Amino acid sequence: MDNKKITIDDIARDLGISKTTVSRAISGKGRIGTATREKVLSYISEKNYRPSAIAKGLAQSKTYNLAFAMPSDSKFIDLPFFQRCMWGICAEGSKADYDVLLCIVDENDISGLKRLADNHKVDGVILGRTYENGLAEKYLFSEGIPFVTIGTSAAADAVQIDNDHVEACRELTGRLLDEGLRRLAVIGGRTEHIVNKSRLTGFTKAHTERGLKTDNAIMYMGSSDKDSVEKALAKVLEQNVDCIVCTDDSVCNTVINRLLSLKLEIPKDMRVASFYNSTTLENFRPTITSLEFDAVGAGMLSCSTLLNLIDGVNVSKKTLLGYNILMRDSTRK
Amino acid sequence: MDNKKITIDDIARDLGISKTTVSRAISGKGRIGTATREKVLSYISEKNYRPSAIAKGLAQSKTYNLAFAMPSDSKFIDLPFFQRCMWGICAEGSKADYDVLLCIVDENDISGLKRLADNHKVDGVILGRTYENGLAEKYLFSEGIPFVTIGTSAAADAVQIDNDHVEACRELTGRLLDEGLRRLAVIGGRTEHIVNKSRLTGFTKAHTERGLKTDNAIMYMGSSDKDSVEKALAKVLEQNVDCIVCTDDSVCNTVINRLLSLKLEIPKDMRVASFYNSTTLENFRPTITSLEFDAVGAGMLSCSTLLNLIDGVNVSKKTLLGYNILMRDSTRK
DNA sequence: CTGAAAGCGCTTACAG
DNA sequence: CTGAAAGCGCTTACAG
Repeated sequence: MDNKKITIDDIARDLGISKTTVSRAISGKGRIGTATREKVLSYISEKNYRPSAIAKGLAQSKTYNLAFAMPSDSKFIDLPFFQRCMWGICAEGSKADYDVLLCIVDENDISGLKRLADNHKVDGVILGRTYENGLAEKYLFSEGIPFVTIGTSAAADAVQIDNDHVEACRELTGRLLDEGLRRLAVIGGRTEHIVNKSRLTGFTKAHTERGLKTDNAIMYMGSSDKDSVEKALAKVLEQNVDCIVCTDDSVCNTVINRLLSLKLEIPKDMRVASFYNSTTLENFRPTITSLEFDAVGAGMLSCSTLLNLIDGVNVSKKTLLGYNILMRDSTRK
Repeated sequence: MDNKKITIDDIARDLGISKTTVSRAISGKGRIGTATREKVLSYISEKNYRPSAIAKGLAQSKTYNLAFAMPSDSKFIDLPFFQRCMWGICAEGSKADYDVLLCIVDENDISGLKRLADNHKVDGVILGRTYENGLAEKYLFSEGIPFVTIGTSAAADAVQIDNDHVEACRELTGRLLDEGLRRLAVIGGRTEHIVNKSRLTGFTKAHTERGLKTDNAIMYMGSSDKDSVEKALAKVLEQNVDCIVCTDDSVCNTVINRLLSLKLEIPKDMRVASFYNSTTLENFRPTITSLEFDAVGAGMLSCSTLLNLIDGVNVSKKTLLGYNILMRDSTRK
């Protein structure tokens, strides 16, 4: 339609008032006559005028942008968790007229995040995953850029939103033990990912509380890809094991399919549980015992927290989110 | 470290030159003495100065931002395809110093996209999925905003990047038919998603070419959720069918698990193929016959194409990308 | 209640 | 090769 972008100057001229007044009518800040405001408002809605967020930002030294840092392995692995977080962040951010800029980060490579931050393109950052080495956190602190982590951070003073993985894993493991499953194997991802460390902590805790010991011979962390998971599974199957606990749905998926191809029936021949749910597991028969978290909610909360942080509102350093335990057929004794 | 953000003015003052000169040293545009340039460059690298992309953008009437519109069902369903596209877009965009802003869109709700565009926050848009009604395309055309679609668009004059779904599905279906599988059922998603329409077209084409007829009694499109897929499957199983073709991995996943829980073996009792691959299907045993596309590549190409479009470079209206056919155990006769 | 003016941090003709 | 000045499209003290 109208190709020319109309500016605040055009409006001021057309209406015979100053752009100060136009600005006030739009922002609602400062005193302004009702009649004048109405006039401006009806004019802009008629002309379909929308102020430039960029210009507004420059004038206010803000960007109205957030960065969401996604782990780079989303290139290869399906990680619906982060997609859902993103969803929550976008939804929550847009309420405050904030938009979200994407970047890909890695345990050892935060160049994507740096670009965004160094170019002054964001007011704050949400870290989608936390690592043992806390590279991103160090950088953001040194630059004085507000940020929130989804997941427990290695940087103690970082503002963190986390699903309570320790508690959740402790409780699920406890339930399995209490149902009489004694020899629990665990196959899981790299403990450089803090979330995996927490899961392991919960797993161990449940044993300790019951005066039981975990057995390192049936615990295989650091299995990030399919091959290493299958190798770990082979080792596990050589031993006396009641149930295999997988730290996430991806590992669990590999384990299940491998068991099936070995003609092992679940739960008759082997029991399986997962510390993270997914639609894939959800479709599976028998149904898989697992933990359920609210990724969208975590995204929303991380966003609203970050916005508070940016605005200088006081926020709590660490918030733990709830979980559901889904006891299902795959762990039936 | 240094909390105060340093600006081009500070540099000019410190170095006793004009900011015009500083700007030229940084951008590389315009004539400038080697000595002067060196002086500026070494100063900014020492002080770790990075110009504000926002201010630069305002001055040039550009944003150096792209929008990537993701389908809203990513809230519920795992859609690794879009995550991978995103990956490609980010990687490609950053080469040209472009960043990507996210928005969630729907078949009937493009308000998220509108916010971004109306606020003048992006130079162009990449549409992650195309719909029959072409709502987003109409809006973008009317606003004169450059855009590229991933997937065939209902708007004929839109610039489109697509995996060649018609050809891919035609070829895979043909192979199944040529191997002697005659009664092919199809269970698939809503044809309001153009990609599903294309898949169906390829499926039908393969039959026609061989003088065969498809049978509507074993074709169930419009099965978007698990329930409807399972219902469709029940109907299919009542009939004489050699193989079930699923339009995507999510449908296929549901079908497989349902078959297993009915104690039907693949491929002995029923054969299965999928028109879209995924890591979930990849893990499955028996291995699943399917199509394989390069989502990261599609993302990269859509981005470079959009950047050309923005720069006024000539681009081809429609680009079709290749595919791989993975003939595997799940369709063995 | 309203406006003139300076400013946000850059770029870019234009002139020298 | 270099600089003064205007401009990108807004906001915000300050004054009236």
